[in-house]
Amino acid sequence: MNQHRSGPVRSAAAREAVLAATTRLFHEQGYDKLTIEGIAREAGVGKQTIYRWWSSRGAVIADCLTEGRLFLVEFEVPNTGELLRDIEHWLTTVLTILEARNGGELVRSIVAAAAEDPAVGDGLSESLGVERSLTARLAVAVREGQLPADAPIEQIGDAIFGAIIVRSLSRKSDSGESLRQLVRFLFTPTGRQGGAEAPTRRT
Amino acid sequence: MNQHRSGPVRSAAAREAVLAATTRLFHEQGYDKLTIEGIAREAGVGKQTIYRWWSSRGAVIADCLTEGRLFLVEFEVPNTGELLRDIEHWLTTVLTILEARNGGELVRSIVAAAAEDPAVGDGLSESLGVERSLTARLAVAVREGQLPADAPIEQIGDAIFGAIIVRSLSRKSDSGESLRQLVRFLFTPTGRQGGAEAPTRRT
Amino acid sequence: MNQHRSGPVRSAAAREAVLAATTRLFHEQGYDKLTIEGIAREAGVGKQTIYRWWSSRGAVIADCLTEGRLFLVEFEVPNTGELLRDIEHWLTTVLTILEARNGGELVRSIVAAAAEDPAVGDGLSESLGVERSLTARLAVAVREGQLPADAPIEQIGDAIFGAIIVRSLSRKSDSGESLRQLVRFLFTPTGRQGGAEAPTRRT
Amino acid sequence: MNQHRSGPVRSAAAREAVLAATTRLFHEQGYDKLTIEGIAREAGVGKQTIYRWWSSRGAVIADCLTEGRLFLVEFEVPNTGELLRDIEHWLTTVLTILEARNGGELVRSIVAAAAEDPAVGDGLSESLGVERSLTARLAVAVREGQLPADAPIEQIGDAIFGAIIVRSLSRKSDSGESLRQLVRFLFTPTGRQGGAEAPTRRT
DNA sequence: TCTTAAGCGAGACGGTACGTCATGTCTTAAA
DNA sequence: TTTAAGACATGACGTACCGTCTCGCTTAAGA
Repeated sequence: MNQHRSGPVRSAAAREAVLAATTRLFHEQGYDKLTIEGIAREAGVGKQTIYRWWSSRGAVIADCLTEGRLFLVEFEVPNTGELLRDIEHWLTTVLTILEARNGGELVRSIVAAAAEDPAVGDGLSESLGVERSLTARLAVAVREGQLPADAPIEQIGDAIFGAIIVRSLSRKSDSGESLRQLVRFLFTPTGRQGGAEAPTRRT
Repeated sequence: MNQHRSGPVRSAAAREAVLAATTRLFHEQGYDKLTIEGIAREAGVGKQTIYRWWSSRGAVIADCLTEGRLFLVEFEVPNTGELLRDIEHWLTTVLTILEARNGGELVRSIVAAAAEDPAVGDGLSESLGVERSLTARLAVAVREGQLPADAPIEQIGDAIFGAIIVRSLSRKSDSGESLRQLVRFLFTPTGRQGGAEAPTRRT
Repeated sequence: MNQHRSGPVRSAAAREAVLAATTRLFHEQGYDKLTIEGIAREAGVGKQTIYRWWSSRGAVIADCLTEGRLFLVEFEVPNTGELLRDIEHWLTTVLTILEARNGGELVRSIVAAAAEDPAVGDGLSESLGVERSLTARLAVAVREGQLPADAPIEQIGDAIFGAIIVRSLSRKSDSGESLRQLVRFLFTPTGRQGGAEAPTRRT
Repeated sequence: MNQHRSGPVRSAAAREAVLAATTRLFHEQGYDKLTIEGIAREAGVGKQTIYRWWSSRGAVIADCLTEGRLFLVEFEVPNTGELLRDIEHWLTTVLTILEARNGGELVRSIVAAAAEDPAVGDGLSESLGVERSLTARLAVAVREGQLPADAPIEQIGDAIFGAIIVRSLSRKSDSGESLRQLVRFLFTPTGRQGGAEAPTRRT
């Protein structure tokens, strides 16, 4: 039924060595210094073995990404019942991790990889727990009435993630205060529609 | 007293040729295919002339960016008095231009450049008119009471721009409907907090 | 019918396939383009099967050589009783065959193989019929008094063969006239010792 | 009058380093172990510098050959007036040098190079002094009547050289006795046709 | 007006990495 | 147990760019 193929099978050891080496080099040197030859050298693997199984260095990174090798923590959004506080907590954690290196180099590297390779782009937002975790928390908020029923929660997640990226690309470093302002604006019940009448309603 | 210097001064023609060639190649092939040697060849210029005046290919791109060579239109946000409609109009225009090429290649190229080079990152959001134009429109909205006085308009701009980037990196193509949902959420007067009773419940 | 059992049954077929494929590729592409992998592919044989039986590509060629697969004709030297005419006839035949390809490529290929691999060198001169046939003819000449009894016939054979090789390596193409001059010098009864006294002795 | 060409000129140092390294490696390891990368490494030169000026490793060897770097001595044929003795002397010298290494490896290497590359073939026989020196000595012999006026001296030179090659390819090692037999046959005044009585017997 | 030093095009240089190919050893599944 | 198929580490191939460094010219300011 299935097409038969004889011969040796893919070496699990080689695959593991490549992904491990890639992760190591990616963290140490960033995406633009990452080379196929460097990975092969570090992994003790032939170049051809990499080319046999991955189409580009981006594809290798994408595999690392989807296996959770690049971000070693789960960016879980807590659920205390108070949306804004939960999101702010999550934001602080995320920023701490992402900027632990040298000023957001990690974000820029992953963005560069995503810009170059479709496969990386696919696993991008999900890998940060944005989709899996942040969106889930927002869904809860919708269910509990903290957000309107028609709130585009996925797009809101993208917007927050996008703001993090933009901030990182601009090399701003304000300890995340500006991002905190953003989420406060987004999730403060008084909403953003201020103006003349809003303040009165707000008091 | 003054440092003596004889000889010719920087050639305006060479500078123009380099920037023009860079713009051309950037649009034709994208950032990752862009090379110093390619620019020099295309511009009919010596490599050293480029290295004399720019520190990297990123710096050349940054110059193109700040001179408005990469995006040939001004992304002006109209002001009809109705904020949401204006933003949606601007969004449609921006997406039309950015995706005219092959599926957001243009955005990804500029993002890659920004991820690699600080100078590009600096001029990034501004170059798209996000800062100059979108933020200005939001400031007007604040003044006119369509947004609360403490709305972090710059961060909102970044969030929208960031959402565009994230969408582009993920290679989604839904004609911008998801982004339109986002701005509708952000700028609809009814706000996003779920219905009439939610605020009361909070107090 | 023979598909029935395991063991060395297939061996003979594999051996034949390898030698046939090698011969084909050698003639089509020359020695330097000849590869083990290419032979295996062409023969429909595993690489290991080749390595099991032969130590190198030179060894495969050597087998082809000793089995007469590389030169499909026998370079028989005729025996009409007239030595010079016989040799010249043989020479013409040999050159016709050897240069039929593209300007002596065949000779150069076999020489390259011989230079690289001892086994090929061993079978070299013999394979062209130099030893078996030319030397035999010279031996007859010695017996019949057309050559002196102590003529080093094997060395003479080597010299003629060597001259062919040198000519081929130098890429000269004079339709063999220069070689014909050589054999005329070697086998003309008047000998090569010209000068004043020799002709007189000759008359 | 002459076409002007700006820009830097070929580096004599790089050229020298390449040829010196090639000569060294050729003697140490033979032609088949000789690689462009090896030469570049040994010479402390970029690979591209080699490819810029030579079309193949054969071309580099050819340059070494024509500059007399591969054979460090001049194979001068003496002229004592006695042809055979002179040639035998030359032959002894040549064989001593050529087989000093490991059993004719040097000859086989140069032959392999010549078989692969036309340029090497061109400079081949000349480089050994066959053309320049041996042929010159034979020409003298013709003038002095030791050889007939119409003796094809160039072909005789090729034949001797070719016999050396064939001997080397066959890995024979008899201290050159067989070759000495050949030249004795060629240059002994009594000629090679079997004595005084043989012709008569033949008629 | 003449000197002179910088800018310019061109491109050679020592390097690094690319993606491909072949080597010789090894492992697997089928016959 | 041999075979074909082919994965593996190794290493050379020839190409493209990197950033630096001459070249020989053109050119403009200062003497």
